[in-house]
Amino acid sequence: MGILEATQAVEPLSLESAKALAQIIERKSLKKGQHVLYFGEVDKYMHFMVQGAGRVYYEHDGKDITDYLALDGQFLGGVISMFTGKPSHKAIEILEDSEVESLHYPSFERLCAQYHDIERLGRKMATFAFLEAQERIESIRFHSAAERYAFLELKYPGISNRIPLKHLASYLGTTQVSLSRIRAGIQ
Amino acid sequence: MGILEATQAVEPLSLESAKALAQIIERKSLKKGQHVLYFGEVDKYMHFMVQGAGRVYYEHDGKDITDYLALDGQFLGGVISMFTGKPSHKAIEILEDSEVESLHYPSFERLCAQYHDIERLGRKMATFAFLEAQERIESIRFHSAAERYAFLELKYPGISNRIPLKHLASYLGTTQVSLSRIRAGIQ
DNA sequence: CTCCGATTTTAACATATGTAAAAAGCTAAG
DNA sequence: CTTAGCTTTTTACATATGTTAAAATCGGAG
Repeated sequence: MGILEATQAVEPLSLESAKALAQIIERKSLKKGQHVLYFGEVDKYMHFMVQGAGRVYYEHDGKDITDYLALDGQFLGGVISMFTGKPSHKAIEILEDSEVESLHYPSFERLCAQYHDIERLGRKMATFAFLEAQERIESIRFHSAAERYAFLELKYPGISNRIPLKHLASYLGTTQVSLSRIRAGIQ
Repeated sequence: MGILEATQAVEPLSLESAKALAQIIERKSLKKGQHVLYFGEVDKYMHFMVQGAGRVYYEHDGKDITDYLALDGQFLGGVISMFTGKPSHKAIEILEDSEVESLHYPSFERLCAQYHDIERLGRKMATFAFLEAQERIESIRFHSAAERYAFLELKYPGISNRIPLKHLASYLGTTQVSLSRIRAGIQ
């Protein structure tokens, strides 16, 4: 499943709009370890992980922190840079050999102005992104790292076999040692 | 400043659209202690604090947690219920005698379909809301309660004289005792 | 298969933050 | 002015989580 299919589920587009949208989407095969975005670059694309795994990360106090994880069929973003046009302090790394689609955001904004139904799609997607961010805030504020780990495994079965522990730990806002304790059930 | 002025800064509207938008906004004077939204209600409005103070809060493990604070000239929301149409597990309380404006969301969606520029306004506002949520996530993940308190005082000078400490504490994700320690500078 | 490097787990310790409860400080009504 | 009730601060203690470092385990290259 690619961006077009994912967005059609949010807001069905006219044939003309869908065609125009398809023209600003690129697809690439990427190898483990490659980067979709480096620190300091302006992100001009909204990325989508068709098949594989990737992460958004940054440095904080000299530590590598995973901000976001995306597996098969998910958007790989949440990157402020794309909306603000400012250089990103986050980078995007591919964690497995993957298929990735990228939607050119400035072109998308042009299409928004041109087609009302694409503008609506944009509004709905931004709304969904906001709701997801709200849920994440609540999850951070009210659930322990142990609960969030359990939830992650539930939502993405087998994720801990695909993603190194250190990335899971920093994503969950804890340390590798604590996550190891959690897994051991010592609490 | 009301909703119309605040939104015109985000996306200037045609006269006709602005007029249509104005017709779905209500203004009310509310007293300290009153509620704009109760637990279990579906929130049909996007609220805006023209003058005064209010908070979004909920119960968690039997405790009253402030989720969001709004002072003069800010939106008073972030309430998922409005977007999903589901009953809210959050409530909205007025903390000082206030002037509040409320935009009827179902009507707003109707106007979005009718006027392309209102749809664009909706998209931009959702995008801003998402960016703000992202910033909040980073603030929670990477700054101590002490730093967040300092930042809050910086952003809203004098807020600690307007809002009871217990609300500030739960908003910052800490306890009244810890916040008291922070203020005393003991760390 | 064997070895080396990377990942994960375990251990020992330090520390920040929560809990509960008492003390101190404010504010408003009589 | 005095009291009552609420808010804020302080104290003492328990505990969860981070830090550092070492041990164990895993996985791929040769």
